[in-house]
Amino acid sequence: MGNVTASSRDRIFDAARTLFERDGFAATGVREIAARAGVTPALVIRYYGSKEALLLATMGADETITQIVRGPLEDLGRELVRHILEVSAPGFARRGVFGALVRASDREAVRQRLRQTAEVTTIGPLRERLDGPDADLRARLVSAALLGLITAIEIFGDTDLASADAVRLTAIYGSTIQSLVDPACGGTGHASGSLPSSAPSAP
Amino acid sequence: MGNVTASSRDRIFDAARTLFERDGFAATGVREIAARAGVTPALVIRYYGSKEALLLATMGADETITQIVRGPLEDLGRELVRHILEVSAPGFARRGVFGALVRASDREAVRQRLRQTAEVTTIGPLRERLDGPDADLRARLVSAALLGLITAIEIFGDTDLASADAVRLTAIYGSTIQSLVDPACGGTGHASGSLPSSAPSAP
DNA sequence: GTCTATAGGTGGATAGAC
DNA sequence: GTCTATCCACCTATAGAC
Repeated sequence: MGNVTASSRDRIFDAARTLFERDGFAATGVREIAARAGVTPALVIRYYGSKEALLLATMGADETITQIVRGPLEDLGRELVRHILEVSAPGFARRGVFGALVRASDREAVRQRLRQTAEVTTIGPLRERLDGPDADLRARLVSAALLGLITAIEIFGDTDLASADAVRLTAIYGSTIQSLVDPACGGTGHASGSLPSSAPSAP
Repeated sequence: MGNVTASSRDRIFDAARTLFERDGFAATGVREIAARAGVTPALVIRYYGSKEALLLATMGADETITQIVRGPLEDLGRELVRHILEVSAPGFARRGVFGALVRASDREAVRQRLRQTAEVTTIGPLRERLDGPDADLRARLVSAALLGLITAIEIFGDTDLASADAVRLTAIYGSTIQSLVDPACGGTGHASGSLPSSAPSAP
């Protein structure tokens, strides 16, 4: 916060972020990070405590999703999909932030970060904006649907999906997600008639 | 194949599968597997070559999804969601097969397995059954949507999603996925009017 | 503030004997 | 077929010099 000098600490930060995103957490050694930053391995630990803590420090949340969720509701699905495709595109600056965390999800601390990030950046803000029944559940499912797209592209490495026509993909999957955003107001193709009434569930 | 005696090899297999699913790949040591199987660590490697090969050997595909995809199309979305919730339920026998692989997705061989499994068990069979334009893309998106749900529950550990009313969740998300299965035949709530005509895209 | 040197501990994998 | 003993690489952390 407010640091003016770009010192070893920052070079370690940058080196770690780059290598975690490119090679993954397990394959990236503290020695590699140190070498790329031009320091010794000991300094990496001294500044950040551990390799895991360094991972969590470098992998920040994507605030753009929150901004989109706070925007107009009519095109929310398409806007979210469009953004996911944008950040998943090869060459994008923050590409791999999500992938690096998921690939390191063997660690409980990483899973907690993923859970918390989804809750804070997407589910929470979205829940408060949704009308109709099951707002919380639908917000979670919007998050899950986005999660699946980004996982298919960045983790599974589905090149057919990544190289698909972004316009068509956005139109199709955006509409799919939009059906979760819009309250099921009868006869729009939703099987909303079979839904039980919106009785609050959790005591 | 055709082995009658349950020998050390099988005990190693069972021990590895249990521990990988419960504790994850990284947290499970070869020594632990060996101890649980009642053999020495050396034998584990001798039989399966490496810990990674043992993971791939134990983590088989879920053939039930393929059976569902080959079933009736009208309720495909709901049936798929219902099945995902079933296998993700605590206490289910195969719980964690998917999660164990994703949590180990730091390794390229594991990612390849995930990609191939999705292609063979879901995307391929589904693509051939879909009518209308963009069958391949829609099949991939159905797979991605399921992926997101299972990832949210098993990787992120969204307990609110896991403990949600299965009937409501199945109805909502099942309909969402069903909208990808059904060809967009105009006026069912889909913004299909904004879709460009099904012109082949890639030059 | 930064570095050298080092030590402990873990874990996968191998060689060769029984 | 199974075991014993061992190798090697790596992460983590500490102590203390410049």
